[in-house]
Amino acid sequence: MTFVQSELGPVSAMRPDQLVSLGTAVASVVCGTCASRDVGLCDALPGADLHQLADAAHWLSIPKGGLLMTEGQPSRHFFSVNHGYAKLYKDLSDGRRQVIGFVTAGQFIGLGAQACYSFTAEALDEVHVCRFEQRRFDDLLMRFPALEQKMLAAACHDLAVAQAQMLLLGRKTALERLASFLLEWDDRSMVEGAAVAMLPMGRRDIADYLGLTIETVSRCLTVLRKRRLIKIVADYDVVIIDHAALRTIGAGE
Amino acid sequence: MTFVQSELGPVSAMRPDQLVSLGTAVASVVCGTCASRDVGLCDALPGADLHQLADAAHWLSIPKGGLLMTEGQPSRHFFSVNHGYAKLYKDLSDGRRQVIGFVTAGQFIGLGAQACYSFTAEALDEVHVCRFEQRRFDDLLMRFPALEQKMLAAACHDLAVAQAQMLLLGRKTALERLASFLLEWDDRSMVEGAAVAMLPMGRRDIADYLGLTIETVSRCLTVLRKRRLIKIVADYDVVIIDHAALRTIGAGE
DNA sequence: CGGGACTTTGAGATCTATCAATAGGCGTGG
DNA sequence: CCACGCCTATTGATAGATCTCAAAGTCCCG
Repeated sequence: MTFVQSELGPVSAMRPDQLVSLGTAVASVVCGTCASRDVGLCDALPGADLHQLADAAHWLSIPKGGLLMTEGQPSRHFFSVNHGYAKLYKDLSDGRRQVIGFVTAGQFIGLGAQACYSFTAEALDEVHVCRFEQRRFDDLLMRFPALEQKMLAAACHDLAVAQAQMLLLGRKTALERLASFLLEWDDRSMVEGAAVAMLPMGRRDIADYLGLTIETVSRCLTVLRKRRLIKIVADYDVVIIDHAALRTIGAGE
Repeated sequence: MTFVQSELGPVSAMRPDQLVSLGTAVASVVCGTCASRDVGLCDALPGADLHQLADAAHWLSIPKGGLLMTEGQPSRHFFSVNHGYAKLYKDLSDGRRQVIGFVTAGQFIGLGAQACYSFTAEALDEVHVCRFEQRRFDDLLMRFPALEQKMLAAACHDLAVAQAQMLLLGRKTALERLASFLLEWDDRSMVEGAAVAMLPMGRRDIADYLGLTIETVSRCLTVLRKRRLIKIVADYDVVIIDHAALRTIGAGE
């Protein structure tokens, strides 16, 4: 495993202690403290083969706002996220933007990329990833069927999620979209043991994800709040009071 | 390979001559005349291994309007389309529908399905498929890495298409959606060597695919026609006169 | 020739976007 | 410590794109 400072981020994005302790680290040292060892790529391989994965990986820290990849650029890397949140989005030339997903620890970015990346990936907070050269990762896929199975499962999951989002974008009302969105993040936060839905993004990103404007997002949150279905603790923290009602709305009934 | 009459279709959906000639066929006979031998599943395996695929496959003919799978039903099968068009869609309880895709020869339906199908698949015309028991197909995936690679590539392709559609549904205007849609089908028809974009679906399905109403679809087609960018030969046949202009509109400029 | 399904066209209603102003939070610098 | 500016979120008023409802036209097929 090699350590590479993000080309995009300031040096301050990586804490000095990390640099020191990891300078000449072997896989066991870094992977041993990696938050996504049990959920990400590494989960697919037995311990004995793990070092082959680690050998091909470059460990990267991307600061908040940094880009992992840019839509239209030649695709050379594949990423496995270990920490933090990233948003994936596509832009139209006049500035309209569609966020196509948010990824976090255990998820992948750039799977099955064509010659060029088809979307941009931007860090919402400090993001840690393992970066692989595409060719080298393809070699690994060839050599380890378990890895390929993991990638297939991940791609199928992402596809199902994308299809659910198509239903949301094509047919749900603004309020229904918001309800669905909050439930999604309530689930995600639940996994992390939180009692509140912690949103790693602001209203602009929510709007771009739901195909709405920030004003409409704000108005719908107000409606849900006034109906006492949610409680807005802070801009980024929402408590869901009535899950059932929210589910009913989100399902479009 | 086993021949199974679709449970959903009338007997008339399968022509008698097919039934006769295929009743006790071996793989070479059926696959030898299969339109998608070079583009679908079979393309992934060398000829020597093809019979293993054929042994696991049930050949099915589904009549127009017949269902291959229903959203919410336990998922037991995986399909490889050999002929015809099918639409995939998700419904909300009040009747709103989102078509999430159209599949034809060489494409797959039901990949990576969870316990239940996450969408319904309906034949737009007479559809021919190879149907596989899920478990048996999983076994094949294990045994043939080339098959798994093919599935991964297919899933990644579908994912990229879905993400492009999310941009369309979330951010494009009705006219932009129509322009994108027509170009998509112009490409598809081009592959088949046609000079016109041949649409295998009516206005209702177009509307449900683009997140619009049939009236809006109709009005936008009229606008494009009056601008002389397209020529509507028949309800299902559209000639694109000005590709460049349509591309400009579809790209959202 | 007639019936039914689908498409097109029109008029008005509705939802969301746009434009505009206010409010709140946060870091910086005086 | 407070004032200021900046950025984001909220709220209000209006505009506009698309939907809804309604009717007429078209095509296919019996």
